[in-house]
Amino acid sequence: MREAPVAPRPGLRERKKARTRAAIREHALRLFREQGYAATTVDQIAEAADVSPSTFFRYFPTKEDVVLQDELDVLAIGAFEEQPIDLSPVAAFRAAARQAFAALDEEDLTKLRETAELTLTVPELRARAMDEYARTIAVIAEATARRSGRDPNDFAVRILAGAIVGVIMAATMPWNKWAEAQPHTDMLDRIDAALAQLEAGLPL
Amino acid sequence: MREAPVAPRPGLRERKKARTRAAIREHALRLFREQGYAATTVDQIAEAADVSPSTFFRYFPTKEDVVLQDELDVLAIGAFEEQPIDLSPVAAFRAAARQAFAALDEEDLTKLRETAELTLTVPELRARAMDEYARTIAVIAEATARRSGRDPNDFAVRILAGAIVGVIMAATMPWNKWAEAQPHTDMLDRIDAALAQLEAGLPL
DNA sequence: AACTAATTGACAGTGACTCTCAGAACGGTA
DNA sequence: TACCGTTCTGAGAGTCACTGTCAATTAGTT
Repeated sequence: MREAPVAPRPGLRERKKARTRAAIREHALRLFREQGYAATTVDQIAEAADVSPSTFFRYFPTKEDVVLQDELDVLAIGAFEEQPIDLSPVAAFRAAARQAFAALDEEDLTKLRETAELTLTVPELRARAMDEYARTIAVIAEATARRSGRDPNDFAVRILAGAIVGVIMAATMPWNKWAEAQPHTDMLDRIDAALAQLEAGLPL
Repeated sequence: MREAPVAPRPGLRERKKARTRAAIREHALRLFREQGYAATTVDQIAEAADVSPSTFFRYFPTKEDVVLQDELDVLAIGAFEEQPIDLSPVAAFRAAARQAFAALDEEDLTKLRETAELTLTVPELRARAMDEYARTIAVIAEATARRSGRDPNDFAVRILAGAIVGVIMAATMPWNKWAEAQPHTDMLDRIDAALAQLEAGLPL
C-alpha cells in the first residue's frame, strides 16, 4: 500500500521496516487512546513497540508525525485531475472528494475517524494539521491552474483554492460542541454539503 | 491599550508588569531577528530582558506566544458588527478589514509586518497561527449569526465564515516564492482583493 | 564465505517547560 | 510609620522531546 505500484517485490528489508513502522504507530495510537497524547512519552511507545527510543525518531521525525499522515488529499488531488473539464473547479473538487472517500474501505475509515478526533482535540496536533491545510491550498491551486490552463501563481486561482480549503476546514471542525448539536452527519456529508454551498455562491 | 478602558488608574504594580512584558517581547523579537527563532533560547531572552527564565514563562506560556498576539482580528470583528446591515456578509467583512487596518499607525504596521514575516517563516509559529485562523472561523461565524439573526451553529453560517478565512489565508501566504512573483502589493490590498473576488462569486 | 550498506541501540547532550519554595516588592490598614 | 496579606520574582531540580555520535548487528550482494 506504500510503494507497491512500482516495485515488483518489496524485498525482505522493506517488509521489516514496514512492520516496525506499523507496530510503532499502532502502539502509539493505542497508548494515546488509553492515557492521552501528552501523558504518553516516546519512551513508552518505543518500549511497547519493542524498539529503542532512537529508532522511534528514525521512523517518525517528531511525536506528532505518528498521528499525522494524510494520503487522503493525495487521493483527492489525483481524482480531481481526472474530472471532466466542463465541471466548474468547485464542482470538480466536490466530485473528487467523494471519489477519494469511496476508495477507502471500512477499516481505513475507522482509522481516519480515530486520528481525526485526536488531531482536532490535541492543540499541537491541530496546529500542525492546520498548517497542512495551508499547504493544501497551494496543491489545489496548482491542480486548478493545470486544469484551467492558467498560471499557478495566478491570484484568482489561489483565492479560489483558499475558499475551497476554508469551507472544508469549517465543515470538519467539531470543536465548540457545535457538531454535537448538528444531526449526526458524517465527515464526507459535511464536506460535500460545504462544497455544494460554495458552488451555489454561499447563500445565507 | 490593554485594559485601560475600565480601570481609571493602572496602578504602580500594573505599570511594572506592562514594562517587563514589553521588555521581554522587544528583546525576544530583536534576538529572533538577529540570530533566528530556533537559535535563540529562552534563557538568552530572559538575560537580555534582565529577568529570570522562570519569569519569562510567567509572562508568556510558551516561547511561541512571544510572537503571536493578534488584536487585529478583535479590531476587525468590532468593526464588522458596526457595518450597515444592508451589506452582504462578505462586503461587510471587507469594509471592516479596511477599517481595522486604518486604525493602525505606522509603528503598529511595521511591527505587524515584522511579526507576520516571522510567523509565516518559522514552521512552529506558522502552525500555531493557522490554528488561530481556525478559531477565527468560529468568531466570524458568531458575529455573522448575530448580524443576520441566525443561529450561531447554523451550518451555512459556518461555511461562509470558513470561506472568508480561507481566502484571507490564501491571500496572505507569501510562501513558495509566489509572492515575489506578484507585483509588490501590501497585505491589506491582497486581503481586500481576495474578499472582493469572493464577493463576486470566485470567478476564474 | 566475504564484503558493503542499511538498521539499530546505547549514550550523552540541549533546550523548552513545570513545579516548588523562599524571599522581596507592593497595596492597603492601624 | 509600622504591620500584614497578596502578588511577583528568582533559584533550583526535574521531565521530556529531540539531536548527534559511535559501535554492533543484520540484510543483501558477489
